[in-house]
Amino acid sequence: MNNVFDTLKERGFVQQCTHEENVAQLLAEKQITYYVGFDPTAESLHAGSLVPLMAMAHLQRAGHQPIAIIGGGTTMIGDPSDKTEMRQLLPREQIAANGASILEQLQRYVKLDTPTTHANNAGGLFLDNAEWLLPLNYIDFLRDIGRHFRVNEMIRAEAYRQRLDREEGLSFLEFNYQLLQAYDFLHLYQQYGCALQLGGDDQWSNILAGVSLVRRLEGERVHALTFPLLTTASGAKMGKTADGAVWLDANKTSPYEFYQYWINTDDRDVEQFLAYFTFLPMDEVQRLGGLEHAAIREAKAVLAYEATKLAHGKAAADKAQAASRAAFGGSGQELEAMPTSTLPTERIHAGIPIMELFHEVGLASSRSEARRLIQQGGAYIHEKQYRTINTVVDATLLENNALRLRAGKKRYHRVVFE
RNA sequence: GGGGGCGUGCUUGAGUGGUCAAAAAGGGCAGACUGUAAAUCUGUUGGCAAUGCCUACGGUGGUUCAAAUCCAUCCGCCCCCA
Repeated sequence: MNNVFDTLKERGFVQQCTHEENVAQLLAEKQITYYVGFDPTAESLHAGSLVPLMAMAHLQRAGHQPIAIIGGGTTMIGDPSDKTEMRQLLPREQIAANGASILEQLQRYVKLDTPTTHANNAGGLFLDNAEWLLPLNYIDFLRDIGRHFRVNEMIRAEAYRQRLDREEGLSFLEFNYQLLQAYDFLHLYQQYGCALQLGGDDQWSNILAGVSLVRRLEGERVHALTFPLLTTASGAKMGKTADGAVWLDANKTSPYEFYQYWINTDDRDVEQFLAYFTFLPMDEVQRLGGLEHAAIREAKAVLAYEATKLAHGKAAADKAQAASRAAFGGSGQELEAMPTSTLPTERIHAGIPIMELFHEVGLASSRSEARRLIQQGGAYIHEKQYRTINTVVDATLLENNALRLRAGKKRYHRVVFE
């Protein structure tokens, strides 16, 4: 039987780990409970959260019990690690609403119950740490938990270090983040026997704080495992594009755009991404990753399809793939999955100035940008370039009552008139 | 509590009364070359009814023909001393 730890390691999920042999052994010998925290500051997770999600999924497949924590309590503080400035504090209702939609996204990767749907017995749990953090009493907390933390130790941690060195400084509020995260681990250990916390490598010191808190108070050894922080080969943060994050919410990033994000992966990242973001067996991952030159596009197509299937389901992945092939392969007309807007027919009969059209459908964020796009030769309708800014688009250009616009090489948009 | 300093566009960061929609770099976008990749080169990068107008250098008010630049005040932040 293949040990999950080996699987995680082989696929590149392990950056740092407390006592590797112990963790490997623990995971092999019995079913354990593990947890990962998610940040509810946005209403959706983005591609950057996929590493923890996939790791959780691998562990659950191996029979271990996941707990996903939504940081409803800790978010009220703001994690200082890797943030250049203090995070904006969100109202509680907002955080709760975000948590609810994040749960839906988590469900696509791991099976979870909430405290209220406990009966489902999905084998995993979804909790909000506000539940135990908010009722805490300050004095009690300081006496019971705070006493175990040494400030001189804390400020040596990289996470605080950076903030201390920078001009922005660090507020006392944020300084407490680590204590609360450590307390989460303690709480989960006490309530659910949770023995392992996973997180991004920037969480290492926070996780260790929890490990040592449990050891001091409970005399028990629990474990920490961190994932490497992903940047693409070109140095960009994983899951971010110029337009912002790549979201898992189909309303914020359509499956087509999601698919396109992956297919545009840098050659150098393909193999690693296949290992992280798909469940394909490693020999297949290596085969695809080994493809060279133009052939590596096949690997990117597999990556894009598999990743989209996990996030949005097979039907959406099929559609995205078809639309992508139609747009870039030059064949077929299966374009429904492409970003589409609808305009009233009268508009096209009246004639729409081209600048207005590109701006209105979102291919240009202002009319000036549309103007630039057109002047620089980046505006296409049905693959025909238009360079004159006072062009008026009328009904003679319609194909099946629709226009296919293109901005630059890769951004497509369909406009349907009805 | 005392003293010193800072706040500029997506980011870093110059600018200390007009020549400033604001240097430079990074990032972004477009074009060329390509494989929907990378690298490279070129152009471009506040908005608009566009040889002009509007908005913008933390907020507000003021001085001036003219303010990112000077003054007052407020807000936020940093450093040193207590």
